Amino acid sequence: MSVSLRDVAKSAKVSVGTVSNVLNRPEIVAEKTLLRVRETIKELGFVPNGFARQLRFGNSRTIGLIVPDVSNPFFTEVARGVEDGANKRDYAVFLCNSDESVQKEERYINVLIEQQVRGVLFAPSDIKSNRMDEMKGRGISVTLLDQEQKGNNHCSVSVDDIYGGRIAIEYLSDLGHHNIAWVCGPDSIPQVAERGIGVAKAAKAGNVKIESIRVPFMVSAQGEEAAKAILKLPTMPTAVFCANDLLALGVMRGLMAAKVKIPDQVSILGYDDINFASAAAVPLSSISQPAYQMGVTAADLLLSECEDGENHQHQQIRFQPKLVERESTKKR
Amino acid sequence: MSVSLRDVAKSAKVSVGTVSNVLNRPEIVAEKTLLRVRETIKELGFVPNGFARQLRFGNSRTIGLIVPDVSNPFFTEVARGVEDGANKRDYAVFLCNSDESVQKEERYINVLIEQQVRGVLFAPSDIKSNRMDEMKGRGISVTLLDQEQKGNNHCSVSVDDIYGGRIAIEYLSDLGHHNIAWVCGPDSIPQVAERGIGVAKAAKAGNVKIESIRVPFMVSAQGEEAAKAILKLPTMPTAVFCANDLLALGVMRGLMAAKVKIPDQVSILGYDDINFASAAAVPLSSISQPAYQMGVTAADLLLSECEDGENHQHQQIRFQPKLVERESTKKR
DNA sequence: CCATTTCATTGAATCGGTTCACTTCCAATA
DNA sequence: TATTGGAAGTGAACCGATTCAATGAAATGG
Repeated sequence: MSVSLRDVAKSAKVSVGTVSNVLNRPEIVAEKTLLRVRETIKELGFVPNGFARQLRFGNSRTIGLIVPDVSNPFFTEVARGVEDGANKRDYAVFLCNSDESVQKEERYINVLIEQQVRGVLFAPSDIKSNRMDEMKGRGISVTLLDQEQKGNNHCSVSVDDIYGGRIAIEYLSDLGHHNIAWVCGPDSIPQVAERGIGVAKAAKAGNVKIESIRVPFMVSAQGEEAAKAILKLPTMPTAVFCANDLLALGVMRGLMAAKVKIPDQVSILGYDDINFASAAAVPLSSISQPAYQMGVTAADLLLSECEDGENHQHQQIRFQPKLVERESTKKR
Repeated sequence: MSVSLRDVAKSAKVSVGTVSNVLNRPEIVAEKTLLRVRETIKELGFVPNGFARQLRFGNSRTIGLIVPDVSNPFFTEVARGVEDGANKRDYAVFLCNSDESVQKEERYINVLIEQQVRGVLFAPSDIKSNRMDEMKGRGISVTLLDQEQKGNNHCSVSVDDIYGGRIAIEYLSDLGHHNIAWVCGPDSIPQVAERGIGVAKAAKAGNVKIESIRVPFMVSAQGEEAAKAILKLPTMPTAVFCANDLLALGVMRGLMAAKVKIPDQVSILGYDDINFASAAAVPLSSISQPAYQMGVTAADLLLSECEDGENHQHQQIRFQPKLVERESTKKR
């Protein structure tokens, strides 16, 4: 069926070793032979079989990327970064969507082990350090994404979520808001918990009253529910800070439906700065995370670990989020 | 480094053939042996090396998915469908983002050939049927996504874009709009061209005046530019139909910034029905495509082609788009 | 008690690219 | 002329799972 290196060798009247050398160390092959073999390769349409090569080497030029939700634009952006970073070094990326299900996560880890990926970029929905150590044991490097590793077993790329929560409240407080609603998901999501800590800290320091509104999922429909809850509060907050942009967009819609003017009556601040934040009818102010760059950095980190081998030093890279001011927030 | 089948065989005091049988045809192995070998496998933490298996078989249990833009929610949704469809049959998906660049597309095709994927789902930014035939020749099945194949060389899953354009204009016309702006990208994008044909047909039939506004990219920033152009038109249209939702959201924002009331003064209709359409401040009416189901269907089609082999009949599956009415469109 | 069938297991050959110890061959030097 | 050195090329062995013809052992039948 498919053309093998041996076929090329026969057709070009050289040995298999020579053909292999043409592919991998052309400098040691005589020019005349080189040209002839290359000609034959083109003629027969030969593409080396990746498996055979990888079987010999024991590893591939692919990495895995496991994200909890591909339909979240934040992770899409991260994925693009990872892809570009990996492509630069001539690696291909297996993108796996765990859908926040530990089961799917496990399955994908198995697939990745079977495919003998060189390394895995892992944004876990739940920390499963046993699997991570297992991969480690099999010679697959693992880098944590969007979550910091406390020990020093892995590299990680994350964002300072406590700081993010803090600057959000400080910013709103500086605008004159002292009665703020904090709309977020369950504390089991590490990012939510940390942002919450930052919120609480800043509130205490700045004499701001925080009203927490917790919803089960961080999607826009839940944001609308949150808006209803906000409207029922005894004293209406003058600003709403949401744990992600999807929630924020939902809240915005819910409040606007109730004829609340954004930002005149209520300011809204989101988190993630997804592309759609600026496309909303009232462009959403948001805490921005360098998603694309996180992806690139993570890929770089992972691949240098793969290539350095033994003498690799694990690194914990932590980005600072920053405020992007648009039209949904306003001085009081 | 890693545990091989031979290690297991030695440790369990059986031959390599028996271990292989335990994995692949456990029914022909004596129960006692079965248990002992399984025990050993668990003990040593043995996971079969996928390459070696695939080298032997000549193909893998993976498929490739090439999309022009992962950050477009439409394709993300398609990808989720593909993933679920493939997982059901125990295949893994290589997600490749061509970024609308033919070059990147080519590169990924090479990677996929090297990885000996079983099949490829291809949403081309440009028809490259030579590569498609090449893959075919190497025993890799190809299914076209979001684009119909005229010949009968491949399966395809697409949506009737002409019909989509037609029902959009018919709907707006029924609402009493007879002066409509059509905001779209370049005609080199097949989807744009076809939707445009539907628009023109329906306009002619319904005595509707269409003002075409063409932008180079189908993103929301370009939608805002389009809004400016709309405001400068000699007679203001009462409705705007956009070739995708990103454009529509941009137009919405641009018009609202100019104090145009949506939908009271101008109705806006999008295309794709991405998740964010309903999350916009004025929830966007849109022509909906069954993105997720397209993905599932495409994966099914591709994998049955892979598994049926010779006696496979190519199929052209074409979905019908449908209108989703929200608040951005209103009777005149 | 031997012949025949059934069942379990074996191990060498295979897939295709890479490697490396080895052979050829030719030119340069003594 | 004999010797050496280096460049170019060779091909068997290897990676690890699978397969299948062959073998061995036990069970059944006459």
